[in-house]
Amino acid sequence: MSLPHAILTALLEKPSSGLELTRRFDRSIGYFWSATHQQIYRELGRLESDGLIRALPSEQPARGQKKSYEVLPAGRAELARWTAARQDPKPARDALLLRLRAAAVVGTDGIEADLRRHLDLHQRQLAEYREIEERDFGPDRDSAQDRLRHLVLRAGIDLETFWTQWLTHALDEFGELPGHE
Amino acid sequence: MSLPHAILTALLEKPSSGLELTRRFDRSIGYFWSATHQQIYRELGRLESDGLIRALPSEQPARGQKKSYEVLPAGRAELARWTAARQDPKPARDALLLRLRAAAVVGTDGIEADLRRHLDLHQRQLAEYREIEERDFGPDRDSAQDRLRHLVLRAGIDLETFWTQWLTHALDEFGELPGHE
DNA sequence: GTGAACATGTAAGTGGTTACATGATTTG
DNA sequence: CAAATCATGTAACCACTTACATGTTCAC
Repeated sequence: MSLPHAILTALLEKPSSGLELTRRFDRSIGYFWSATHQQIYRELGRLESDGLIRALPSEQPARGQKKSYEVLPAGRAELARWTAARQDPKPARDALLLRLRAAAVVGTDGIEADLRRHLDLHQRQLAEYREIEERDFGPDRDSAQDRLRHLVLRAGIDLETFWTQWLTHALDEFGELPGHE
Repeated sequence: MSLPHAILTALLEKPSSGLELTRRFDRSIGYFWSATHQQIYRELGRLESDGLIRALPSEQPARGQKKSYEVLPAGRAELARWTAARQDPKPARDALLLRLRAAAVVGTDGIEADLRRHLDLHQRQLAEYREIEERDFGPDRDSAQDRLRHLVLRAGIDLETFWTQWLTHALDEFGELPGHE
């Protein structure tokens, strides 16, 4: 039950239309909570009928016409409630680690190329995060808002750093495995 | 589409009944691919009707009666195919980071306690992984299978290490935030 | 023989994915 | 005016979650 809260957060940062939200879910917010435009439109409809957001006036609500939304007080209250609420971490699901465990049983043929590809993807993501960090967060002390957002970005950077290091180590290990080459 | 492959892997490691699989998905395999017993029974049914596994003979198939399964050659082939196949990483979804981003907008009231709780959970998980490492993987060189499994465990250890460090850093940051105490 | 634990399931609901539909606006 | 792009949706499907149902075995 996090997508509505992701949308509320995005709308509080800046009132937007469905497509604008979709774009922001392709970078920024989407780095840790992805969503497609179909999900977003469905959820915008629910949030509106629940009275948590409303369409900005002076926009005609028609198909093909841009429709922007803003958060109502009830929406902000719900987001604050959810943010403070105790929530258990949801159980892990990582297909790459599962594949490696499977490879221990059925053999490693073919998996190495995909590990290299994943390494490349994580290196690119890491570079992107670092650019954002340089651009948006200087060495000088920022506002409380900025410090929290920097903290989130740091998690992204450290996670991608972990993956690049682990994948590099894994590929090293493959090089030493019997039957290699 | 990874649950069937997680089950095939588990069954290749050791033929098991549904409940035994459920137990193994609560530790071991479940550390990176969780599943409930409802999911497992449904998937066992599918895998059997697809001809990838079969119920071990000499077991009467009745409700309340234990029913063990083993992997058929077609199942092993499918697992090998899936393991080697190119697969894109699925988009990230991390509620805790989302909550922190929301907290940057609606305020940090109440979230700190849950961060401490998460830190504790990750520290416990890290300790558990380290115990497993000490117990199952010695300093001497292991078999190729063991080295792959150790690699997977290492990912778990490093991930939990990341989270404990990041959460510690986050809580430090909270202590310095204006309006704290 | 009753209760606890073992063991296998069914059913309903939710959230996410994929494929498709449709109108409006801009550009050549 | 045709094509591309912008913008908002609908529908079907699939995986996962939560709650419930039912039979078996074992310990007391």
